[in-house]
Amino acid sequence: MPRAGLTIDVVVREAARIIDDRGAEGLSLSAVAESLGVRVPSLYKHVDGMPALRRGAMLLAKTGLAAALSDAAIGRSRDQALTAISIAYRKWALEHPGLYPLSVSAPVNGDEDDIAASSTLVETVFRVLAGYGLEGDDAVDATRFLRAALHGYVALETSGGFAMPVDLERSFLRLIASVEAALDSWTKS
Amino acid sequence: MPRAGLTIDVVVREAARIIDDRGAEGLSLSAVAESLGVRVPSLYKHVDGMPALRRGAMLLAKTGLAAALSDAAIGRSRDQALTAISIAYRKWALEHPGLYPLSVSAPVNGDEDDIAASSTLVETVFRVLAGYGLEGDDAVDATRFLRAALHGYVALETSGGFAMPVDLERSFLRLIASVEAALDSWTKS
DNA sequence: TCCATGTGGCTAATGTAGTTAGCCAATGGG
DNA sequence: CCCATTGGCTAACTACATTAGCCACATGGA
Repeated sequence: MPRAGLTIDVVVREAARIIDDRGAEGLSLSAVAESLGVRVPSLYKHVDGMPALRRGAMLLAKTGLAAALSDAAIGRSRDQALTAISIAYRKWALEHPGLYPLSVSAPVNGDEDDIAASSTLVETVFRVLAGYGLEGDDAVDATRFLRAALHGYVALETSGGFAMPVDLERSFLRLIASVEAALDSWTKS
Repeated sequence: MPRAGLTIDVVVREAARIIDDRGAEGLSLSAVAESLGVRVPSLYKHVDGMPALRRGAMLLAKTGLAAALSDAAIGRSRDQALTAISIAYRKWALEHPGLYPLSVSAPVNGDEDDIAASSTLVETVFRVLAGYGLEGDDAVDATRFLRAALHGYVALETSGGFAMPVDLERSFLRLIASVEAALDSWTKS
């Protein structure tokens, strides 16, 4: 039996690919094993079963989305930064329709990697809002508003929740504009 | 063997209860059968397996949420109506943390009941926005904005995505206020 | 060069969940 | 009262995750 050259990275990345292809429900050890040309039990030499596979994919989702956002924010501030990260957020989600939902799962208590990845993600959004001069509870409220708008839109869009035949791009740009207007006058509301 | 007096309604309602108790992952035929004091295969006399069970719960979610919203909108218009349905939306979702996610699933092509339930839900939101004098594409964009904000907020809240120890009630009221402000000046944006 | 060792594949077996077939008792309309 | 329908059941099969334990491959030191 020649070696297949698997590593934990290869296995988890294949799992992520399958999730994006067939959705989170479509992930199974059989599917991963078949894709990698290997028998199911062999996977256990690299990952600790199904839960670990899901956790790995979830971490890929959080770090991948966070990287896309911070990349988009480079060299911009206020409305420019907000527009850039919003568009990057939606773009990443559309490119990773299966992985995306994992990126919003609450960090698991005690899982340091998960907590770190989740923090990085929220911090990126939080920092952009710092440019609006928001502090303390105002900043928290605003971050929640922005995250809600972005997550709600892409969650509905990727799950097929927007049925009307009206341009999805345009609706999203108007959403961004509305959020920006709200943030510009945030402390007054 | 005495009869247990099951009907499709009893079975589906039990499934919905389990989903709210243990989450969508916690739903199994075994769990439903045990709760109802019956063996697993007996359920097949009333429901066509697991997919039908999920579908039934999904329909309960869509109709239940829609009923809560239209009830809240009675006798109100514009900002009053919007505040009322927003609060009712969040309230229903918090009371049904397991069922709620099913309410945003895209209607299945060809499933008339599903399409009807989904339409009713969106229509309720859409009608409130009619009070703002929005028509055509403007109304679609605005509906998407409102649905995104509401869904995003409660999805993040119910999944534990808001970690900061800041009042969740207040953040939501500010979100509503921001959405209202945006809708008041929608056609200008 | 060779073999000692650890590692990465494998088969076999077990447990759980969904599903189907087919049996038999309870129910209710003539 | 009888019998057809219905709603429960057991048994058996599938698919999947998991564990135990085997053996070949690859590598590094003698």
